[in-house]
Amino acid sequence: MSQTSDAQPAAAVTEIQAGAFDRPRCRRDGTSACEGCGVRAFSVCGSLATDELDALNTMSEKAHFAAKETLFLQGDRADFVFNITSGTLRLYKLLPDGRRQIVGFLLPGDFVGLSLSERYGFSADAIDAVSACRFDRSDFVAFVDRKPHLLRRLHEAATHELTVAQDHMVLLGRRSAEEKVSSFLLTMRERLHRLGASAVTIPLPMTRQDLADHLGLTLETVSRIVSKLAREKVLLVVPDGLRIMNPSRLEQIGAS
Amino acid sequence: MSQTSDAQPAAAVTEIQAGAFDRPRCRRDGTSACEGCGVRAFSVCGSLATDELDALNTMSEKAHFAAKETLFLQGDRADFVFNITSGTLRLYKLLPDGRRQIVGFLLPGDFVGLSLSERYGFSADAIDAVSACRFDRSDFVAFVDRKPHLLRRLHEAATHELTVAQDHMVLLGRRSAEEKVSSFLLTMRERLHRLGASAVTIPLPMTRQDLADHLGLTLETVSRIVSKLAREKVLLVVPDGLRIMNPSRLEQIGAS
DNA sequence: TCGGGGCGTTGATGCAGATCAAGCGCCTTC
DNA sequence: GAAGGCGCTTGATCTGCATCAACGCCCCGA
Repeated sequence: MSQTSDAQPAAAVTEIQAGAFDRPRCRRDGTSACEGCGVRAFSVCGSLATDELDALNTMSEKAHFAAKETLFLQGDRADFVFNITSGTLRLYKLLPDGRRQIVGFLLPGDFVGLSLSERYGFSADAIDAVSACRFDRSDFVAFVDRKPHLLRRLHEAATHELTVAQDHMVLLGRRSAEEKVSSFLLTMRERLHRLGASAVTIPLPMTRQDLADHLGLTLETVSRIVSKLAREKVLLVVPDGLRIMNPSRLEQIGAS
Repeated sequence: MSQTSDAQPAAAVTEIQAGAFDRPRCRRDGTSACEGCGVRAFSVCGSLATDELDALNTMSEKAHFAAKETLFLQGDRADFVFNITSGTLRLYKLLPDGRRQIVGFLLPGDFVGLSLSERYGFSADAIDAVSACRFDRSDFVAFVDRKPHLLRRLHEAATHELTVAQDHMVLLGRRSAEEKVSSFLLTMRERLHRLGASAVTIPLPMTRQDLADHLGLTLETVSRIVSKLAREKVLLVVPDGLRIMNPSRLEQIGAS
């Protein structure tokens, strides 16, 4: 690999590709229906019939958020559930004194509001420009209550999130700084891979501070670890991301 | 409070009390049905009709585990789901080198196996003597698939667990040792309170090492923090537990 | 009755990562 | 094109918690 090709910016995971289930829609109230984008992204919807997907499509609208825009704050009334179609979200909790823990980053295809509950349990910001398929929560809940197989999928998604959360507890409670960073990059690679992205270069639209607040570190420590791994030729720092140069070494450090 | 009364041992949360839904049962195959103990404990079952509870009762058997006995290991085939009726469980994950993260302690009323998936995502040991209501997982899944409102309850339980897990991430990632211990004790108090226990004295059947592996600390640090809080008259160390002497101070330290 | 192991506490010391601080490159704005 | 802000890196120093070590208590089994 030449230096020039190595240094090209990380390709963002821009958008869920249009899929077979997409169907343009017109709605009587004049708002633009989501045109299937969100429902297509909906990993949760695999088992739905076409007419059910249509119903979901008609229920939803496309919503856009600029970088750094806040979608909602912890404790807000949960008026909407979202399905991300492009961009990256950070979900976080704050302590009274301002310390922040980012409980997760959301990528296209991810669902926000799995709990279906009255209030959001965390805050959410757009990191870069974000598009999402937005549903009115009470409509969505009513729909889910009529479709047990969709509920079953949501339940699977929720328990998957729980497993991810427990894995992150291991990382936060029992791993060194170098292991945290390596393990995080491997996790991101895996997620991007599932989204069909190349997964050699990891786009990182979030700041070092965001990474630190996700991994239970400081931004300086994250920066130092990344520099160290770059010095050891495990990573290459490229604009807006990191290229994994020595995957097996990274797996050795970050193995779970 | 006199020293003698302060020093009495922490009362364990021994068992879920018999409730209105309990119904003795006989089963054709001769095994002893769970007699409602688990189903009564089942916070998840609030919306079930009596005949549905009866069906659950008949599906279940009572299981007992001695202190330190392992119920299952991470990755085992998930043959059973459990509902704890007495005792305390630790759920944990191990890193290849033996480091351990306890992802949660389970008390009476708690459910193990919410994910309904093929394999357990963590290991589980009895800390003290544990009784549980045990269901064959595939029977249970089949039952749930016929009862959407039970599935809805399981989903709510799962998303509640997810919220708890996210709160624990904040603790692990962003809180000091003293805050971790204080916050943990307040959480336990709250859980015990919901179980109807006194919640002034927190029974702690788990070891300092268990606490450390839950809080991302070492056993020495846990011990030192407890000693410090006892020295400051915030806590009183009693056999098998801790008595909260100065709740407001504890809340001040451990507030979320 | 003694010995040993599990559990807890406490002290001495070490170190990973936090904190404090400076400087660089790249925007944006005026 | 100067100024300022933001993100990032790197160096110097500090510190909270880990590590290493010793010991006491209790229980249990020989």
